Amino acid sequence: MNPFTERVLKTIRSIPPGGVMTYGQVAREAGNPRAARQVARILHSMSQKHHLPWHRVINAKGEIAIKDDETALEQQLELEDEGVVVINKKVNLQDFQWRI
DNA sequence: CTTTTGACATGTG
DNA sequence: TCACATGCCAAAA
Repeated sequence: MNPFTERVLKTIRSIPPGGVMTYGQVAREAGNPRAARQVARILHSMSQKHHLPWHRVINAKGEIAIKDDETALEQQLELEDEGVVVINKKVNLQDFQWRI
């Protein structure tokens, strides 16, 4: 597994319950500011295995960026379970974005 | 080989 | 707020 992916996973695992990070933010922390898309791809393929809190990663607008409705709903429920308020698939980043 | 397609971001108008 | 352009890069077609 390449070092960038390692850092992405490590960064996501550092997000506490009740907090969220954006794809771009994760990419920056992992050392490649322009790799937001790769972060998304990594989650799509590896979320199952690495007991990863993938549901705490959303897009820059604070929205759940998933196409598949079932998975999107699952993410919303997980977030609400942790106390994150989700309205119409959107989260208020001012309140819930996690800052390193 | 090239083109298309994303669980995206950011700047501009 | 929305639309559009551009950057990025891997996987699929």
